[in-house]
Amino acid sequence: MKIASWNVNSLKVRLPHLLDWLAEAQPDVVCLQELKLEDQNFPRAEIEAAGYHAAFAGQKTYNGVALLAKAPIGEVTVGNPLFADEQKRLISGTVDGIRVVCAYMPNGQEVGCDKYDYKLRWLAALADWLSSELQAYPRLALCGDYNIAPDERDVHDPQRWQDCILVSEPERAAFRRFIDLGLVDSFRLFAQPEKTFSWWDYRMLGFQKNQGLRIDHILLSAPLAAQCSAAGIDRAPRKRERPSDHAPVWASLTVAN
DNA sequence: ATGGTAGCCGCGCTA
Repeated sequence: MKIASWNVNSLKVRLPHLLDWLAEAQPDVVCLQELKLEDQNFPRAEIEAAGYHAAFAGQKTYNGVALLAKAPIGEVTVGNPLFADEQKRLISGTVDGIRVVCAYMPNGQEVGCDKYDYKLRWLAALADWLSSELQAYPRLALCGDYNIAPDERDVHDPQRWQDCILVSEPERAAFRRFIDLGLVDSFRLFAQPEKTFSWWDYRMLGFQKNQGLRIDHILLSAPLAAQCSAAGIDRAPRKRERPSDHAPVWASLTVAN
């Protein structure tokens, strides 16, 4: 089973890229973030024609998350019962016995501002909820745009990014809480090329200069990590015209489909 | 010095 996550930055604009990538990469489960559209505008027919079931929680202009899967998606829940949130950032479902949690974690904008405080509270509440969710679903994958680069290898220029948003110590501590819950960063289970990133700013030719960060992640609970056979980031869609600023990340599990 | 690009129903905001 191949699980993927992709912040598409407008599903309306990126639908052709998504459909092409589904056909090429053949993921079994896909977590999408930043749909930026309301549920009535979700391209259900196109997604189903591509061979995928879909569960989604959309929103106008900002946020919006979706789960796609070749197999039926059960037990769909939207949001975190421990954190009232108007912003559609979290959707979970069960696919082939695996609990898949799709998250668009807050950006935080700038260290110390109100959105940063919201980010840290949102992350803490997610960890609180996951601690019980993992009891109910030992086979769990936490996938999405974390808006956190976990360590220096995940930053093109750590000095320039020191203490900035996406890398600040409190954000990294929040990431480590997921690790402390027993989740494993699938990407780091395998040797990876240096300076492999998942996001590049649209500005300043960020992608062309590979000035990126690795902020999109697939974390696996121990039973799934033990079955993980490969993981990586697919840069190809980022090279296309009018791309998302994020590339899809993926992990393969040696389980029956 | 406060850039720069993209997507949004927008005339700024968020990333």
